[in-house]
Amino acid sequence: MSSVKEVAKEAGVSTATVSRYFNTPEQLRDKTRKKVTDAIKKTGYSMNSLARNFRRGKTNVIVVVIPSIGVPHFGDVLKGIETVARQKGFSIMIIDTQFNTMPFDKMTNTFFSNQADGIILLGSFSPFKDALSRSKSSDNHPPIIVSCENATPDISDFPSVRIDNESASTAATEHLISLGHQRIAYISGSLSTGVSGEREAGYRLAMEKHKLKTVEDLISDGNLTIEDGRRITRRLLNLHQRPTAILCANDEMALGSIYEIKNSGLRVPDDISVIGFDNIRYAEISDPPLTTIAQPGEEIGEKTMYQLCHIIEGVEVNSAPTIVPHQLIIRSSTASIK
Amino acid sequence: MSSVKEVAKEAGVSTATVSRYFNTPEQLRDKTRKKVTDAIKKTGYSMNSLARNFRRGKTNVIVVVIPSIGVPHFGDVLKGIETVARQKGFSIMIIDTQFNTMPFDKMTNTFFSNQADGIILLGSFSPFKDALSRSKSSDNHPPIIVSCENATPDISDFPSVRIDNESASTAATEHLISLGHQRIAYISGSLSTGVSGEREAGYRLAMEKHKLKTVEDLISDGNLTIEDGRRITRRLLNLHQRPTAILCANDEMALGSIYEIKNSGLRVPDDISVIGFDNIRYAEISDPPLTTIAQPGEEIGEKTMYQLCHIIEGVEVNSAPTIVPHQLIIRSSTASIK
DNA sequence: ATTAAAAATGTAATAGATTACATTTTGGTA
DNA sequence: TACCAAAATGTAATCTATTACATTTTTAAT
Repeated sequence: MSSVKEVAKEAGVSTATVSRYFNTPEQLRDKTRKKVTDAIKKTGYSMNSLARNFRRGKTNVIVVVIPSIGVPHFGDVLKGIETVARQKGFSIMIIDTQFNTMPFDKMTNTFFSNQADGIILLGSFSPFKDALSRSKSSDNHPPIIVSCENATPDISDFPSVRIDNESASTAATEHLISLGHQRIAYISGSLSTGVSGEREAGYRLAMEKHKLKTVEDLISDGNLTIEDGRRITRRLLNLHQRPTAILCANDEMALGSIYEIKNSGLRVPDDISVIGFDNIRYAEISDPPLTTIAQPGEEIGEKTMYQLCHIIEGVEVNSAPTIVPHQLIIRSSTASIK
Repeated sequence: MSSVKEVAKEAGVSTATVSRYFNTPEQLRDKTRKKVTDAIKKTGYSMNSLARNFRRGKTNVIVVVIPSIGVPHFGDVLKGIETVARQKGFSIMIIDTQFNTMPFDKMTNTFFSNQADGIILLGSFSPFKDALSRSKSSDNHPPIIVSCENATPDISDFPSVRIDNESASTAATEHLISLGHQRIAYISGSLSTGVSGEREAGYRLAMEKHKLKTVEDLISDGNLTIEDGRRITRRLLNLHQRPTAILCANDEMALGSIYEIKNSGLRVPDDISVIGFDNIRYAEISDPPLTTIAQPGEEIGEKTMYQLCHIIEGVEVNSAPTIVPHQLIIRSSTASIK
């Protein structure tokens, strides 16, 4: 395993020159550059990034913490993050908490030991917040940005990119109300406390505004999976008075919901309307195509990464969250009550 | 930013002792251990992993290269990889090539510069193979394992975990043939050359075996996305003699296919049967539920990571690919020809 | 040709944890 | 108490690329 030293010897230059070859090649004379190029080829040298990172005190790695890699919406956000990261010369390291079920010790350790130049949290992670609050200063951890998730008070100091979850949820609920629905169920995604809280607030707000009773029996805690959408829907269908519409905190639960409704012999939207959140790519081709609130996932990812870069570069970033627009996409899973 | 040196001074011990505190704590006397613990708390020390990695010559990072993070099947594999990686103390760094559309320079660089202790390729990546073949010896890159993908000749030296794609595809085709289908279309996933090749071979093998003509018009190149499944299906439906069954190289294309068939006024499976590959979680709840070949994604991930660990630890691993079982899951998107 | 300024290159210190080897301490036994 | 082996701890070299600072070379103007 050859080092700069050997390359330098082979090329007849100093190690500093070899280093400059990689970092500020324009400083070298053509002739010198050629000598180094040849020496590298001859020795088969390849840089030891560990040494470089150590010496420079940075890794060019951004850690993204994500509740689950399998959720299509997060996939979109990641795509946006990656596009910008690549532009800026960062690599992405993804930590999947598998919906908070994984032990956080190692992850926490990562944060406080220079392993990342920046951290993106997609969602809020209680164990992580604990660790953060234990460390008062921000000296011993890299810059952090929390996207998709509204900042709960304890992490409100971090910048954030997201949609306005409350008004998005209000819009979804009002869409159902405008179609004449009154018994509207809500399936939350309890795993992401903040978002879910805001969305539930938006739902309640809309109900109140239109003077509709919110029946607590119609409000359930889901975990954002298809399976949970199905489970909860089965429960709702067995209710004495079943809902005429179901608002789900994400599309996957909505798809599970539709499946169970149809499976029980009822029709969507004729008997029950269903509306989701995120506009994942399966929403358009579901049967019936799913009405949903679209989040601009890639845009969220890009803006998040841009902001993080700014912070890393030391540019002042205002701490107000960046709100990107959501959009109600009306397809065929919602209809007027008969 | 405190270092071992300061902790050592604070604790009244040597830097070696502090280092041992982290690496071989059982070597320290209780009293000493306590002194160090206190000193760490007092100084707010946290280890500089950059220095550690550099000194040790390893990162505890495994790089996983993946065609697209959004593909559910890869999500399953990743989950398996992560489970084992965590057990073994490795972090996962994911590189998403976005279906080979991303520039590979940086990625290639990653491989040859000690940034990873091991590399998992999920699928085969031509630009990467180029880089590999340029470097004769394996001295200057970490161990590599290629999973999901059958090893094309140029990378056949790497260990691999996967299903037997050819016979899986044969099984899928024979399922359709046993239902009386003769005009069977195949939509490939040209992006993963190896897999796609094997699956196409399996399809052709089954057709031949049962003395059925393979019509080249019925064989198309897809890119594994819903969108492409839809595009190609529209073409197939406009054919003079349209197929009575469609075999897709993955479930996402199959779902797109079903959507377009239904959209054109035909019924699945009454008019056209559709069968997919992977058994992603949306397959079960599609309408109709999708017949498909299940791959044990998590198992593939786990076995891959175990093997990689063995190689990293220097244990001899036999180079024959590890074949895991596939399973034909018959749901309702396939039926006898009328 | 001379010289000052600019450009190119060289020298050597440096980052912080680890570890081979050296030294000291401990615990148990004669 | 003295002594030995084993356990604990200390000393200092080491890993490799970068970079501040020093020195040499080149360029261009007189």
